[in-house]
Amino acid sequence: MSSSAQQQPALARYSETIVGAGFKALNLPVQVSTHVIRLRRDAEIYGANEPAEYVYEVISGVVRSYKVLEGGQRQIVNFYSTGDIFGLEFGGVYSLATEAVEDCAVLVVNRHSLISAASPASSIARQLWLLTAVEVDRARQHMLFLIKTAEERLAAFLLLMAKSSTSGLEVDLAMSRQDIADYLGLTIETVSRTMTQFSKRAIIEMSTSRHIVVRNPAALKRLSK
Amino acid sequence: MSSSAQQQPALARYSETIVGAGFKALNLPVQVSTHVIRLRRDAEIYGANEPAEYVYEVISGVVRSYKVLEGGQRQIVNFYSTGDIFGLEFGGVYSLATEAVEDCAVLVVNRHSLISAASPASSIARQLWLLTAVEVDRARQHMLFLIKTAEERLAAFLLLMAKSSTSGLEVDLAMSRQDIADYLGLTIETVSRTMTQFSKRAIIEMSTSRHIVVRNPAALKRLSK
DNA sequence: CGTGATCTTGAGGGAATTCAATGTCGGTGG
DNA sequence: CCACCGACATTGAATTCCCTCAAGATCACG
Repeated sequence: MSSSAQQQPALARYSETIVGAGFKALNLPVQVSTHVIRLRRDAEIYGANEPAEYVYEVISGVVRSYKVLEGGQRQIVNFYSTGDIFGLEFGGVYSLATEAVEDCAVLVVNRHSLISAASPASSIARQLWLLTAVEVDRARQHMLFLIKTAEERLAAFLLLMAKSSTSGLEVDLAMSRQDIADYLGLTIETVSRTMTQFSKRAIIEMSTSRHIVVRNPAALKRLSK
Repeated sequence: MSSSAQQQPALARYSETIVGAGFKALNLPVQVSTHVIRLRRDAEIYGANEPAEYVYEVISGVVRSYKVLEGGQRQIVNFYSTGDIFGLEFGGVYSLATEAVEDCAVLVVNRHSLISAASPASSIARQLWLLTAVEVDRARQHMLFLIKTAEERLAAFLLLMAKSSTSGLEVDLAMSRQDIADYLGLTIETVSRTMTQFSKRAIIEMSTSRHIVVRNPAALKRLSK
């Protein structure tokens, strides 16, 4: 895996403006209505195939988007955290379902008024395009995860989590082992075993199953390839 | 695998206008310069990290986009065939390399002039967004491939090929076993074995390794889940 | 017809899954 | 307060699936 850790090529430079900065960077005109909602853990934000009326930004907490396959298997497509925008659909329908991984606050933006605001000389059209381009990047990144071994996937995942955490090498996982398994395309047992492995090899430290300190980031990086 | 075969939700409806119809549907203004080039099998169209000067449309033949991972492993991200547009980058740099799978003709469109033409009330901005949204769809579809068993991946792949073939159930694979393996995240041996399996079970018929007739599409569909 | 590239087939081994049991944590009620 | 319960996580053993390594077979082309 080239993996999330080192390469975020082309796009990264361009996406700073809005990704992470959220909708603020867009300087939305006043006619675009927004409001904030609060969600409890596991609350559904929208279901797959529902009409896509809104676009969202995570204010606090973590959100997961996923797809349920025939056979009931759940594939988590993305975790979104503070500053991430999700639910932007080109077509009028959400292609994935989303839920709160933990208690969340999200900013809700009316999709229609957002798109309307995009028509004139504003840079909004370009930003809508950018947001979708970011999703392509994420999806391709994720794709590369899935052709790796369990160890490599976990290592890359932990680095990803560590990177987006404020405290560098200390990570509080918002998601359960099952969530991680469904994101990485593994079973919960394999995730657990591999975490234990990392711990035994002193690559990470787990005070609780959700609280991880990365002790040897270099080793993680090596393993993530 | 839910797979490419049955679900192409939201987007499909909206994308008819341009996807498959190619750039014609865009009614490009005259200042957008285009020309056609011909490529031999395995010829490079552009490399990863090169400046993205052009956007392309497949006129005839099949093109592959791919990424080479550390360790030399090649992951094919997409196969593009007639009518498909590829190489549209939001940032100024190609994130993937592309090559001709077989002899090809491709339409070359200047990216800069295309984007310039997108500014006014034209629908081009929207179309650029759409094209990127289509890539998201493809990437997510592909992602779902990769969490499946070898048999499921192959079945889904063959259905995908059959769908885009003119003659319904008769497929002439443009790509080698190695290409298929690199697309599906399998080894060439596993691809070969699984194809032989399908053949022995009378699900497909192989007169040559590249020419496949789907004898039992229902079985393929069942296996692809 | 020979040569290299592509594809197929086989045997063995390794990695992840499945099935099953045990362990841990947080909360709730006695 | 602590005993119990359910959700979540870990561990173990057996099995399955795919990969690796190796050898043939087939095809395309000079």
